[in-house]
Amino acid sequence: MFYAPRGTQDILPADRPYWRYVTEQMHAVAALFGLQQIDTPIFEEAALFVRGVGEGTDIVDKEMYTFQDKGGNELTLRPEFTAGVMRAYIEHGMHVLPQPVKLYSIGPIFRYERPQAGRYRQHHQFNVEMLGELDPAVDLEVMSVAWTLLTRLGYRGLSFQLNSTGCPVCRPAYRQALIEYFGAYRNRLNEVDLRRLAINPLRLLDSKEEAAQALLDGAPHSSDYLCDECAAHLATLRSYLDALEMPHTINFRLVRGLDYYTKTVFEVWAEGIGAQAAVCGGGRYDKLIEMLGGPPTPGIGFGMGIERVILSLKQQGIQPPPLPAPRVQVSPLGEAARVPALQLVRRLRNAGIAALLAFGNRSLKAQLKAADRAGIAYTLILGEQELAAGAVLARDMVSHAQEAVALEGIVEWLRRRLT
RNA sequence: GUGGCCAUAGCUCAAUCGGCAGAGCAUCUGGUUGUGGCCCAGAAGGUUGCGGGUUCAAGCCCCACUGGCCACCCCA
Repeated sequence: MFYAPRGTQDILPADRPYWRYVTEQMHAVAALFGLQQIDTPIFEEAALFVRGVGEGTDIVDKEMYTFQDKGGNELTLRPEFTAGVMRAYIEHGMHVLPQPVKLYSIGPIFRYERPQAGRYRQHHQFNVEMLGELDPAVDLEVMSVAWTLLTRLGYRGLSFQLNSTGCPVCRPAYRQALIEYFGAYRNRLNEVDLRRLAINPLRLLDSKEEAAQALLDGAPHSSDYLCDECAAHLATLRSYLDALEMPHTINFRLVRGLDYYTKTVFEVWAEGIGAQAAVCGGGRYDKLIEMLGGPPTPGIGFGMGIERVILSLKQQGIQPPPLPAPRVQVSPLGEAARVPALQLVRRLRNAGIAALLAFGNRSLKAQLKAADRAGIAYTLILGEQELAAGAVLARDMVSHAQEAVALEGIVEWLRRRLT
């Protein structure tokens, strides 16, 4: 026996209505905002992610699927979308396009992590990026994409977690303040948190360790250390969110695991899907394109986990519309009817009517039973009598009414009834 | 990477003290000529996750592995 690799899953036909529903809404909402679709490769040079996401982050240090191809190139299955999209922006000179460049992608993401509810080694994201504009209204637009999408999918009571991580001007001071604050309680922190303190003190804000939790209430707030520009940016964004009645909570503990964020960071949490509740997360990254060798270009974006969205839709009892299925079945009786039946289904399909063919030399009883289970509306029975008369016996599976219909008129007959 | 719980038919689950591996659902067939859903009958479906060990005897006890769920970590 072979099994799907750990942390991966098959998306079976039974789950497809959810996927179709969710991804169709993603394309539709993207269109409402003037986002254009971009698809970048599933693997990139490993160095792109190391530079982009940042050394010292968990994603780069522990979670990347990196391999060497036959040409000796170090490649990595993408652990996130942004770095690849930035690479494409630079490579194709998109800075000469009208700014901001507004892009979205849908596709798989790979991270080597321990699987858990809502966490997989291969998962799918809806990713949005707006590049080349510093206006806080762009932050609002990006958040509005997530807001509009989740609302259309049926979410109620949505709220953003919002924070500002500052910029290269003001972050060092905040970082220093955290080091001083937590440094004073060094003896109360455990090994994990002490390491955080040394490497990336901002991560302490996200700590679940009991001792650190107890200290968090008194910890300095990033909002007190923002430079004028960052503070104004956050204040303006908040005023826009208020004006549009998009609830948000300032969460000064919200820090994100990717190093490239500046200023705005945000998440949306869903209830009832376990500890991995962030259904959407993103933020601004005004230095990233420069870091990757492009012209200085601000940007902001988010990723939304499709599996988690579907998980929470199910948890909320939101049903996707059913997928369309054929409503006509052709049931030949006996060998003589076989070829005419093959010809008939082809005619129906050529006319745009989805139709199933009953296989095998099954009894009519078995064929009707199969039609019933497939949700067929009309079964076209083709037996000796019908062949002789140049007709089919059209059976309405709901009313049980049957009618002999001339073969040449069957397409029109069905069209009138199938709406 | 760490910890807890778990693994029996396609699915959901039984199996007494360690003593012949079962049910429901689903699938297929039949209930007399070419008519479905309900009902009835039958069939098929298992190396009890994999590999060892203990025992006269292991689904059950022990060890290791793999995988799943949940939590940590981290994130979508």
